[in-house]
Amino acid sequence: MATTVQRHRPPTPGQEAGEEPCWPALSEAPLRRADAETLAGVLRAIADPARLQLISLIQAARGGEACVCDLVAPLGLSQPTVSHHLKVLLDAGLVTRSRRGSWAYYRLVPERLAALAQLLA
Amino acid sequence: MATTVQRHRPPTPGQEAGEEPCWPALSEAPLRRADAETLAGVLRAIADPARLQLISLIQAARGGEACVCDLVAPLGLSQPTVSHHLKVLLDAGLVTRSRRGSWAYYRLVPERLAALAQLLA
DNA sequence: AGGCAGTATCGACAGATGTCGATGTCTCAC
DNA sequence: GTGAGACATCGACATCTGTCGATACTGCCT
Repeated sequence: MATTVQRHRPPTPGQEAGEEPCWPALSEAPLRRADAETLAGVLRAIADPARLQLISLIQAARGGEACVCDLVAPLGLSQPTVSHHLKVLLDAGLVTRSRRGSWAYYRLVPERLAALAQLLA
Repeated sequence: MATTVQRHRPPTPGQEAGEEPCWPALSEAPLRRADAETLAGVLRAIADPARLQLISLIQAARGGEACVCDLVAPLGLSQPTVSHHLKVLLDAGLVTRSRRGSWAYYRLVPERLAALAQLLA
């Protein structure tokens, strides 16, 4: 018999089955740890001021693409650092790289950004 | 007279004024450093597996709110750590806290998430 | 009043991350 | 071929971040 008070549970009027969430995602209710890790990985790629500026600069660039030499000055960071950030975005699948001559042109992958937005919506 | 070759500029067919970007945001074209910092701050708050799971758990909870004692077990982290993550989300304005009795109930701020989604779209 | 349960804060520590200068690689112009 | 420019990689370093145990704080119940 539960004569003891059991304050370990807050006054929860009912613990039925889970209802449908009111908004579609963040990957449906419980979100397994592995999925959270994956998602966090992509989010971490854009959770940096320099990389956000890079995305913005690439998006605004003529033809939707930009080479490293166009990005170094506006960011005010060294060329190796800019290359590093671009690699992070590349590994996250948020940009693509295409080499033409000596130059490396980076281009956004809008579907990837859109997928992230979808997921938060 | 540009008789020297100037390989410092890639073969860019024209450098007119900036056109309108094809998709609304990431804060409009150039994105100032300060704005990037602010935005990155909020993104960093959700760019963590534990915090993503917290958001998911709170969203799925009965009544759209959950207290710490309901979140510790599912996350498999210590109570102080969970409190820490909740504070990060709180400081980022992504959740609200309301104390009732001994318990602290956390609730999402959907507008904040929606704003982020909007920004990436 | 006293004890206890739920949370928050503190201090410490390991690991991840952003940054740079130096250096390597590749391509183009001469 | 030689030199120079564009980019990537490497190694080092300072800083940030996630995690924990210990502890302090705050309301409830008896």
